[in-house]
Amino acid sequence: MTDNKYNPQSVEAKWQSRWETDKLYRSRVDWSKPKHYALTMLPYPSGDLHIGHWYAMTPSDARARYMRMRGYNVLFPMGFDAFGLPAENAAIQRNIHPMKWTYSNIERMRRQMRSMGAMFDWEREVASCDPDYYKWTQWFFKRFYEANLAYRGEAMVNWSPTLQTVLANEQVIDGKDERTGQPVIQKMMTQWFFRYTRYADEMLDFSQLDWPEPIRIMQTNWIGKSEGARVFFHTERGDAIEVYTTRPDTLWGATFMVLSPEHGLVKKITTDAQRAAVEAYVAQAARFTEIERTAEGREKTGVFTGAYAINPVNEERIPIWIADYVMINYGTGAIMAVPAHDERDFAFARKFGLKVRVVIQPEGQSLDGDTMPEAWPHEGVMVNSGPFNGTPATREKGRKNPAINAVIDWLQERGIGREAINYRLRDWLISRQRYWGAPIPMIRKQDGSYEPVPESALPVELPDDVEFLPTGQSPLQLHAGFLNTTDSAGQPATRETDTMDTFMCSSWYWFRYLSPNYTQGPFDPEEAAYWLPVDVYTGGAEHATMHLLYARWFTKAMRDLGMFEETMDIMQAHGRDPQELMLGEPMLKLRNQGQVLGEERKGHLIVATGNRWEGDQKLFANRVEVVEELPEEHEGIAGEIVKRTENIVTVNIGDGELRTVEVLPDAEVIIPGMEGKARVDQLKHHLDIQRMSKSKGNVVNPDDWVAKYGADTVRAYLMFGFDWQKGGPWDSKGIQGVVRWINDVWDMVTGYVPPAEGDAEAERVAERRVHQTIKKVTDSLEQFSFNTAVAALMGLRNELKTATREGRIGAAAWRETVRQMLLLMAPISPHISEELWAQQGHPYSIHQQEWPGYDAAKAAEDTVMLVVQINGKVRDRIEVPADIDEAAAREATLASAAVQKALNGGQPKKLIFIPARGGQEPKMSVVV
RNA sequence: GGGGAAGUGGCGGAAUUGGCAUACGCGCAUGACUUAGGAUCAUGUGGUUCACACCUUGCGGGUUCGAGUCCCGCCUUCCCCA
Repeated sequence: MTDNKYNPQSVEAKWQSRWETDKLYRSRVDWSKPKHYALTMLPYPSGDLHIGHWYAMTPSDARARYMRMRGYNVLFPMGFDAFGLPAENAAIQRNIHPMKWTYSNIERMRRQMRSMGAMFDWEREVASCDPDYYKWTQWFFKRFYEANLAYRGEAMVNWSPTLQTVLANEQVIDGKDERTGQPVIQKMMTQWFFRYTRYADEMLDFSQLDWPEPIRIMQTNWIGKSEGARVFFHTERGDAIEVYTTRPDTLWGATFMVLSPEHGLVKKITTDAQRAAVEAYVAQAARFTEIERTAEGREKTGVFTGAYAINPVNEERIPIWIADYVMINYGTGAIMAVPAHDERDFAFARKFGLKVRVVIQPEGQSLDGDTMPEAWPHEGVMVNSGPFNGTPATREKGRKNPAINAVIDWLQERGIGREAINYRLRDWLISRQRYWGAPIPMIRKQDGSYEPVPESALPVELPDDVEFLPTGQSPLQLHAGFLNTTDSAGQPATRETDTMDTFMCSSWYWFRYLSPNYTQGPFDPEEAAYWLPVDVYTGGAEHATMHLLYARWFTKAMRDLGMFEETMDIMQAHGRDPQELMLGEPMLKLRNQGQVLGEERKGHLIVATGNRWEGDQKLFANRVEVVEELPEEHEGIAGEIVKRTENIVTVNIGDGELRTVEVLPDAEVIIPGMEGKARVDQLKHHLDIQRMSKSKGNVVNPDDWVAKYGADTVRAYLMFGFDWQKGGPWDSKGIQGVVRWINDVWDMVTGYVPPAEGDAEAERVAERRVHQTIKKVTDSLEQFSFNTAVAALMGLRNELKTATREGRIGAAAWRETVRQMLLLMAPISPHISEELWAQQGHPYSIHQQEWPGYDAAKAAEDTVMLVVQINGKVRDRIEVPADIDEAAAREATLASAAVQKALNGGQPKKLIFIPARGGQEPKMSVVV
């Protein structure tokens, strides 16, 4: 046995290379088999694969492998979402071209990914920064532009006046550029948009999707559909101001109006007397981000414009203010303020002493606008509302509310307003003032109008010879060769220098996997007809609203532009219903995994001594000793290290009380087990369970663990140690259980010599256990419960280990038992399963075998324990035949001594029989 | 403030439709083998108790023969939105 010890490194290397040579995971269209398109989110090539990638990908791989063994022809591709800011930052900071940086990272990550032993079909790999890829990203843009789904519009951007560049939201922290600390202002700029709201309604329909409920709720909230009315107000001088309101029933309570500081009318209507104040306020508002401006509970600010509007329902003259809590890009950028029935308007009115008029009187209360302490945004009866006095207003929204319903009709009859639906969702701003993205394929003509680059000229390639400025400004704006071109009429023109949002690249990548080298279009309809749509998509829940909504929008737009026509024809020619494609949904089933967090680690316990103190809080130590246990008496400071920065150590001396120790340069540092004098930086501090990050020093490097235990063990541990959908802290000790399991399997299969003839009863027990395991593993993998799948296999191991000790299973039965066990393990730990499969003399490859069939008869127990409950408490267990019927169970129950004792000679009030089902044992509930 | 998810041993976590709570694993304890053990093997391990027995799924109620699971009210944590 010593000459056949489990050596994961050699086993894994051997099979990975064999699989690659044999193209075992090459997936090809085969209409004779059912297809399964399993997709897992593609990574950003940041440089190193981390444990989170393993956590996301290897369980998904296990399930893809399982589906393959179930007889599906499985497509499980991988690629790289390769455009984006980090590459550009690397270029600026370290003077490496983004392309070089990105491709070397991809190279490295691809190599690391191969060590997972996943069934990725690498011949389908895509990288979104490849011109062969972004040619089609640009092609999509062009098609959307031509279909009027792309347009130029105004948007508020984070503008750095010092850098003269636009920043992404995540680059702005506290109103400053997170990299340079320079101030950032809000500014309107003309940008490219997609008509995202076009599909808002359709994207609210999840009826055909198997997606997690929380994701559906988040998307619904994100889209934020509201019903109400648009109402037309006018200034005294006749300028129209349109407002959107969800509460037209409160129109009579509109005692002032508020415009967003960016509203187009502000300049025009402001009176001379107010001009200075208004201009100052507009400038001030630009300094806050939208999130800050709309934060609830924030002190309201605003300025009167000096102008008045006429409320169209009652001809009342009301003042027009500007305030930053009104956003230009929501609704119309102007609101009618109804302070009595809206909290923000109320806070504003009270602050500036504006009139508050109650128009919805709640039942049993008598609100007074002058004295009410807070707004009443709920139901009641309409008052002070002209013809509508007495109309009940409910809590219902839109037309379902009788008050809103009646007012909308009335407004429409009079031409003052009309019913309207509004979405919180804004159109999708895709312009980025960046180099490392797909250039927007548009040409700006001399007259300022735009035309698309002709299809034959795609892709518009990024020039290589660019210089990256420390300002972060896009080098495309300064690159004459890129910039200057001619339009379709041969006139000099300039190129658009904005590139596309990287979400655009990741909104269609699963189509490119179908045929990464196809040149006639983004995807080959022959491939698409077979593989589409994606059957299972796995990835992090952090993409709930952005990526997944973009992906849905994109697919719907593609459908409506006829991009699936040919694909559907081919589907039909093969007798497949194209209905799934007509849905315009990219992924039918979605599952999210959680996140692996850093491991909790105790800090070193130390006793620090020294002569010099600063107060009694801080010690300058000339001796620090790490101890097993804190001594009861000591000089100096003793406790657990919670933090260390250079030579300053923070120590928890108990109950969270902290002391500081400054370790002097020549101090003696003693760490047991370490030869001689240790260094200060070898002292370990306490680590909480938290997200992994380099700065916290709690990053788990999968390569290290693979080197130590092998990929199969790391895969199995990631599946076993967590609730996959939830995630949790890494546990470097917990992996031991998986190490033992894998080793046990190896030793059992390679080392156990069964007798030629076995004992029929023992063999029956093993067979039963195998079939019970088949059921558990199958069900678990179906439901993405990877932890219970591994647990079931460990349970089988326990049973078989006992059996090998007893030596009662014969050679033939043992071989069959092992065969089935290896098949069940194959998706989870593909290498060791393949190796042992080969050692057992079975034909290559285990991954092309059929999944073991579950036989309920073989899994069934002969006898079971009848659980007897008396008044709900378990009081007895009686061994009975597994197929016991109710009458027999009653008889057995009544014969039980425990029941007899409880009955004390009397009769039970009630006997409730719960038959055995789903692996559970039968129960009898006795009510005394 | 609104929405969502979750709270089960020392720890990670199991538990179809309400039906033996704590599967599987870590850790721990005892023993065996060993020059040694951070290897391996065996046994045990929710709590209180000598035991019988009782208690136990964040807290408090309720429905039910029976509640981790359903209902009502709280508390705590995390995530998203504002």
